[in-house]
Amino acid sequence: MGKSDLNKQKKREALLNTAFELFTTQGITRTTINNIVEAAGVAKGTFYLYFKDKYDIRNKLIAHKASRIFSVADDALSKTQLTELDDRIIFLADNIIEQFNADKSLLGFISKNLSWGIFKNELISSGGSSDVDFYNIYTVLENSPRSFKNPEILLFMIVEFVSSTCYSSILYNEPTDIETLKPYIFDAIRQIIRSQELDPDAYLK
Amino acid sequence: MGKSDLNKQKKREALLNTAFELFTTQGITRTTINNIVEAAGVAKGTFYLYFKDKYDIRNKLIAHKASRIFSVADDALSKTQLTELDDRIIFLADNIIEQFNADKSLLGFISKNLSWGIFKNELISSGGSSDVDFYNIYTVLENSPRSFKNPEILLFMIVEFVSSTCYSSILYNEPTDIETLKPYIFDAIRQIIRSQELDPDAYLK
Amino acid sequence: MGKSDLNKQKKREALLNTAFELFTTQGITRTTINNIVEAAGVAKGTFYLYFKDKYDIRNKLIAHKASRIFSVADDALSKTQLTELDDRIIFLADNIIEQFNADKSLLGFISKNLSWGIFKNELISSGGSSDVDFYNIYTVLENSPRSFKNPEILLFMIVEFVSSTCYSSILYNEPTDIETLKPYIFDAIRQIIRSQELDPDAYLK
Amino acid sequence: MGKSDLNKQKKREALLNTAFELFTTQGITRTTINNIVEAAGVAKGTFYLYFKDKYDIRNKLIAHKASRIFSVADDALSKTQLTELDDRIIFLADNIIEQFNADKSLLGFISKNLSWGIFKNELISSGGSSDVDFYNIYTVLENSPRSFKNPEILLFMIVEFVSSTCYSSILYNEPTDIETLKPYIFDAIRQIIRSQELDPDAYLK
DNA sequence: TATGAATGAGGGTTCATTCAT
DNA sequence: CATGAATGAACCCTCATTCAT
Repeated sequence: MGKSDLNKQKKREALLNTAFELFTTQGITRTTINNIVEAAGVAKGTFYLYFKDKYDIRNKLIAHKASRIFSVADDALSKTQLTELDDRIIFLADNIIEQFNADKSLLGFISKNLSWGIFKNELISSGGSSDVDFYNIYTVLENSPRSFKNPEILLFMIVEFVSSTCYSSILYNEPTDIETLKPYIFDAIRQIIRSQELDPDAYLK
Repeated sequence: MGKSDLNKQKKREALLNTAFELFTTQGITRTTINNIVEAAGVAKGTFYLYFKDKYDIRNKLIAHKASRIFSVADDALSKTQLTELDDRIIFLADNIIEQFNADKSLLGFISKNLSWGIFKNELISSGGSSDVDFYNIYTVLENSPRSFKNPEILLFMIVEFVSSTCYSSILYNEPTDIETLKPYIFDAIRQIIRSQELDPDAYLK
Repeated sequence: MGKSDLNKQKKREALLNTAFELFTTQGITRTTINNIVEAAGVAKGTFYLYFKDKYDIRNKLIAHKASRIFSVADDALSKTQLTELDDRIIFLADNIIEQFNADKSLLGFISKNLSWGIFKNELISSGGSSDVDFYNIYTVLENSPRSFKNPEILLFMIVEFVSSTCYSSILYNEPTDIETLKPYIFDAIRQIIRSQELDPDAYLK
Repeated sequence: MGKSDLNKQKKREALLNTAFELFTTQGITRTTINNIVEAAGVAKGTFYLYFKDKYDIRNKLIAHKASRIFSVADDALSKTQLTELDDRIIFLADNIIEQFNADKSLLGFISKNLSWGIFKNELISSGGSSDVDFYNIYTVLENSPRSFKNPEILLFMIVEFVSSTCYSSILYNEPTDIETLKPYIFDAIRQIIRSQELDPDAYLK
């Protein structure tokens, strides 16, 4: 990679970082391209060399940040000895919740954008991408000795359940703080998994 | 109520109706106050006699529309003979899902705004309001012979779970259409309720 | 007309006058809306209350100014005793040339825009307009006792001939100054008319 | 000519050809230098090695294209046996009209720019230029046995007359299509020539 | 000679808000 | 109460031009 290419990459990253900083602190609507380029220390026109508009940079940020979160959680999981499916999924949920708890602005940003659409898109387009493999997480379910009615729907429900409940709790302490809420969430996850299992008693055997 | 008061009310309602129509069809950001007053047939200045700005009218609409949805569901429930808690909650969920399914733009509008925050706000401020009593729904849980660790958290989790899963399914058919998804959702709800029950076998007795 | 309407008309006219002034001195491309509103002493937004964009105001100006020129020439003609067709047409041409000569910026502005398209448009749309009646000029030919192969084509050729030759002469003195050129132009007009006459000797009878 | 010179010439020509293509299809204002260099396959900076700006390349194109048109017409004339002045001029006019008719975008481009100014400029600067000799056409008049009041003015009037009438007809079919208009134009030319002749009956002798 | 990333002034346009009527 | 003409700050985006490589 030439010196010029390196410089380009640096500019692009400066814009991404600055935009993220502003999006999370001011909100997307209130952040203007002017704000971004000013804070990033580049000229206005430079922004348009790298991104089509504000929504282009937003989408790229969401995908990038969401990727990282799953990647971090997945890496942590691989360092454990957990084998039970319930335990593995709850470990992931807990890790992700903790990441969000540690960086609330990140939660506010990707929060309700972390929908099944992006999830699926990433699963599909993650082919040779350097970004994370959501696929790993998906395979957690597929490779389990236990079998489920519909693994995709199960995963979908868990993701939606966790993200929507922790959003309210972490950001607004509603209906209670996240530490208090966690056991309820984890219990519920175990029950949701059980509700979808073809042989509900399999795990007892 | 005098003739002038009636006229005032009519103007206010024209603005609310028009704003809702435009918000759901064009999106909030793309709807301008100009659009609203033009379609409502009132002068620009008049808008500011009734609302502070675009977000004021939006908030009032969300609360109003969300109220109606719960109210409709609650009314329908009271016409049934259902006594079991599970059945009553699932009846409500089903009714609300169907309302959203029948009016997708409504779902897009209040969508992820139908959070615990608004829920609580309404519970608190519903004092003398002509708008619905979320409280009725809350009491469904309180008055059940079965007892739960924390009824508020239980209700919270169910609301979040239902609203986030049906959003993706109804609007984007992801991960599947709502008819297919429903049984999974309802099963999961039953398990979530069970997970929170103090005496898990109570319902077997 | 109310006081407010009068004020509106004044603003509109201020914009038209200022735009014309700038278009003729700086050229249309180099004139910005900023320039116009600044010089007119109104806010930028006000421009958009009256005109769609720069080209809207330009078109309105061209039609307006072209109308006036024909109107002035026509009025002058009606005050003469000229009866011969050749004489009447040449009187009009001379009058118009003199108007352009007296206001060269006007010539530069409508110059090559004064095409048959606008001519026809005005003929068609001049119904109840307060703007001039190009129709009068057209009827000069129609009502003449002499008859022509195709009066519209004849008029078209004369208009194009006069406007294109006097443009170069008045603005650039090419190939010579307008006073020197005029007799050539008028001779040529007489011959063009004659070339289109069905009975070329009619005027001798 | 060295290899590098050849390469230079190729770049220059690529820019000219691409610019012409874009000017005629998109219009001059809507064509950006970016568009030109991109389509020409050269770097942005390279443009400025050969041309001052967009208007520099436009002027060079107009002169070049106008030259070619006269050159083509002149070549065709030299292959005829026509001796009469009227016939020779009308042959040229017809040939030029047909070239424009065959390539309407070319007409739109040089259209009303094909004025006496460029004509004269070319006459003057055609010294050592590889571009055509307008002078040949000019000498058509000079060398005729018939004599005219002012040959330059005569030629000027014919050029302006033909170019302005055929512009409207070819591009907009106004006031009629070019085939219908032609006889009128040619008749008029003959009369214009006659109007400028010192001994109007010379051609009868 | 050739490149193309970077620039940033300046373009057109929108729209929430005000206030004299 | 109601109006709607006027405002002007702020927006997004373009693009001719430069200059280090």
